[in-house]
Amino acid sequence: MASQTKENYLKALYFLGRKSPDISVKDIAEHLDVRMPSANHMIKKLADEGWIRYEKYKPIRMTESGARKAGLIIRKHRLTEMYLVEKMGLGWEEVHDIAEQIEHVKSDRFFERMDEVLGNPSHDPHGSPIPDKEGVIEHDDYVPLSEFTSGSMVEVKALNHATDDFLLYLNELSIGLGTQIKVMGQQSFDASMTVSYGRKKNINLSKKVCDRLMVETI
Amino acid sequence: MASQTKENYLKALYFLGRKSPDISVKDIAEHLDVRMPSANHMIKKLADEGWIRYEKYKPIRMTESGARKAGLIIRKHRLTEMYLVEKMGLGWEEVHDIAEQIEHVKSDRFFERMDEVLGNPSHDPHGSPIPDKEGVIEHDDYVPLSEFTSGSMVEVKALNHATDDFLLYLNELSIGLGTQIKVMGQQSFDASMTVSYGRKKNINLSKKVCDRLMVETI
DNA sequence: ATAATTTGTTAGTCTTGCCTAACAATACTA
DNA sequence: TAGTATTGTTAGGCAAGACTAACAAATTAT
Repeated sequence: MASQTKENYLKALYFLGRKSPDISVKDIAEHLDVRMPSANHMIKKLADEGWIRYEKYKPIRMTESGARKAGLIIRKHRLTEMYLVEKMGLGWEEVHDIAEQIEHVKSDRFFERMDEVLGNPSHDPHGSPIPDKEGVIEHDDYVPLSEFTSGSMVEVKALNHATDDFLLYLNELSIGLGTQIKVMGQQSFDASMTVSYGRKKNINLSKKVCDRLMVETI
Repeated sequence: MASQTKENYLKALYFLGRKSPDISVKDIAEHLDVRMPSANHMIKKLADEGWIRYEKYKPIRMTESGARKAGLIIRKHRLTEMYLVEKMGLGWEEVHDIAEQIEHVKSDRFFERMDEVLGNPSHDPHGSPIPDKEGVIEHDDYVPLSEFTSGSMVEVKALNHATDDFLLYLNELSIGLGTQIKVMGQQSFDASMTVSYGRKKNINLSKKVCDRLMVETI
């Protein structure tokens, strides 16, 4: 079976392949914080095992089975995150690193129980969809807050690049999934937005933040 | 810090050191299912790191810090087992392998929450004591059922060598922790015992089983 | 006390997964 | 189109942790 290292490569491949299906060795190396020769070497192995298609100097693509395989790992990761938040009372900013470790646990029963205890959740604590038992991901079509204009009423449904520091910042702002936001205005100068939500009025959110808040019109 | 492999060696060392404080390379190798040179090699490293005391051809002993370190790993293992049984509804015969993996998770918060959610349990699902936060184990003085004689009334408090097949057998017998057993008789021929408990009357238990059932007089 | 067996050690090899250095191909830019 | 920069590849090494083969010490048995 796949080692933890290989599982991590598959995840990286999956995420990179989502942006554009053609994946470069450089991006893989960067994503995993290894040097290109290391990535190159591993890629050959993964190709041998049928998870990706690879030819020298050509862009890399995942195979169907590779994508499903990656989906199953991501499923375990997201189920775990959900479990840690919902059942163990951990904060959404502290579960990623733990899930990163637990996702590699070899035990179908364990993740099955998790899924059942949670009532077959469809999304993780950051709003990302949880792949099904076949490893297939149902993609949501939320839109970044930054694309809305004055007067819009939206609800936060997911986060784009949920790093710990971003999540902590959202905690400070009291913004979470489900927060309903009214767009009050936007500054053409720096593309920041003025918004109101809950009992917060006319809060300024930077472009960077608005890009990462994935919302839906109410 | 210690790799998973090293953590497993420390656990093995701890368990072997409990029987008699002098530990042999051979026993370590057997316990971990590796060859002696592998164990020998690792032992030198662990000695370098101060977890054990080692001199060529001399028996090995754990240091104080080694024992505490091992205690902390065992704590994580047993907390996890307890959690899996109590909170996730897994059977006591299926949690060992999972705990074996989760015990290596690097996150104090995670195990802290586990402990809290469980209400600071003192024992795991097989009746083994859970080491405290310093890695110190409080040893119980339960006695094997095999040492009792006709007429004794005892309660099952822990299991000695809780392998999966043994646990499954106990499930069939409907024996668990807390089961109250009356000793009806014993066969000098094969040292098996006749016992009654619950609505089971005059059940015959082999020596092997009676040796592994750790009990306390009621 | 010597021989035989068991246990411990050393030396050298293998696999995984990382690295650097050097070179090759592709892509960008003047 | 040539020249430079970027990306990809090969070769060779290193560390961890396993292995076998061979030898050494300690123990047990004769």
